[in-house]
Amino acid sequence: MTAARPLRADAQRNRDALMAKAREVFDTGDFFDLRFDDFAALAGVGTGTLYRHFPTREALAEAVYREEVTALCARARELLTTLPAVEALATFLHHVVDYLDTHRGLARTVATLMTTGSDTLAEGSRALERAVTDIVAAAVESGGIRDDVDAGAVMVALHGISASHDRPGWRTEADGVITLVLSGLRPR
Amino acid sequence: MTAARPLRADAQRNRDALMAKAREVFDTGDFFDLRFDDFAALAGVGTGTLYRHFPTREALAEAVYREEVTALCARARELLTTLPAVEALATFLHHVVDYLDTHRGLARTVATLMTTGSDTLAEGSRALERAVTDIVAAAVESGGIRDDVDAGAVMVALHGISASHDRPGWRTEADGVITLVLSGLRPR
DNA sequence: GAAAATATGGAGACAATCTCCATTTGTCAA
DNA sequence: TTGACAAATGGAGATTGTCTCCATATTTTC
Repeated sequence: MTAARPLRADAQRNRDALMAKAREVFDTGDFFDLRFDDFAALAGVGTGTLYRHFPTREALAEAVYREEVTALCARARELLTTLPAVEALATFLHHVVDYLDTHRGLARTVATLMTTGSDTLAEGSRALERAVTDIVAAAVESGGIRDDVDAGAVMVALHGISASHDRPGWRTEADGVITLVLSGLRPR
Repeated sequence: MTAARPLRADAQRNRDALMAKAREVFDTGDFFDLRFDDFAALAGVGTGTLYRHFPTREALAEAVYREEVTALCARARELLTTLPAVEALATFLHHVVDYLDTHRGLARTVATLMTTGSDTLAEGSRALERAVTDIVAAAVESGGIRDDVDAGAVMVALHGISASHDRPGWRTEADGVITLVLSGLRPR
């Protein structure tokens, strides 16, 4: 993929420091409120260094996002090999809700990224979608759910959950949506 | 509500010009990419005038948003008086999808506003929610849908539809979600 | 039609982002 | 080791977008 000759030791150290601090600030939810130059200071590097590693604020957010999505996808694949498809789907959807519940700040970040039309976000979204599509397809195959609704609809529901992370009764409502979707998917 | 002594004639004229131009730019989806000062020029007023009428970019977006939501809510109430509750719910949900379909840019704007934690957006959202809650309550009352899922879940689904406005097969998926929600809501 | 009240617009203050490059740090071959 | 080359650093300052201020213009009122 990227030609990528290995980074020099100090460069790698700085990059790691930036990513680590970014995760930290993400979870507090303040990532997009902070001056970007201040963020550099916070991570203990100069602004020049920050900009060389991540040319924009979004690029940094994307780097963190990408890793998280990769983990989620792996989880989906794992579930599919260990559970019947319909259960795998239910478990995965609840897992995503759990995940967002313990990483509120990241949900906000994703929402912000969405509005920028980021490529990485789109790509990650596609990866996640592939995972969901695979589970849904397996569930349809097994006859456990109806076959006339696209997996995309499930994705849209997940988007909704992620997008409404700041509503007061979020957790309950999110579970409600999952319930609704799962029971809407049952064969007639 | 607002004390509101009537605006001077020229002030009203400028305000209208700003709103009109805002709607126009909204629908192209470029509203948040445009320099705000340039927007003033585009609408044919000085920057000072722009800022006096709308102290922030968001305030202007909100003013447009508020009017749209008011219209949607009115539509909801109207449906409730002319159709059986369950049909009113189905019709309204499809109506919202239609609306977003013909105002793509506005959907993006709403998504952006969401990330700013805007008060007006929250208020509008609550108004919309009240409308949805009323319909859902009426439908539950009539025994047409199950009573163990909160109207909030329906709102989250709507958020999802609005938030995924830029997905390629959006319209189909949006309809899919509505189908899913409506059939998930049927009594067991 | 003159005074008072209200609104205007754009020059410039301010604030955040990003670039540039003289200096430092790491790597590698001899 | 060490010297020489490449890679990376950081922060001063240029650039760019946001917002304020007020001398001037327009509308309203009496």
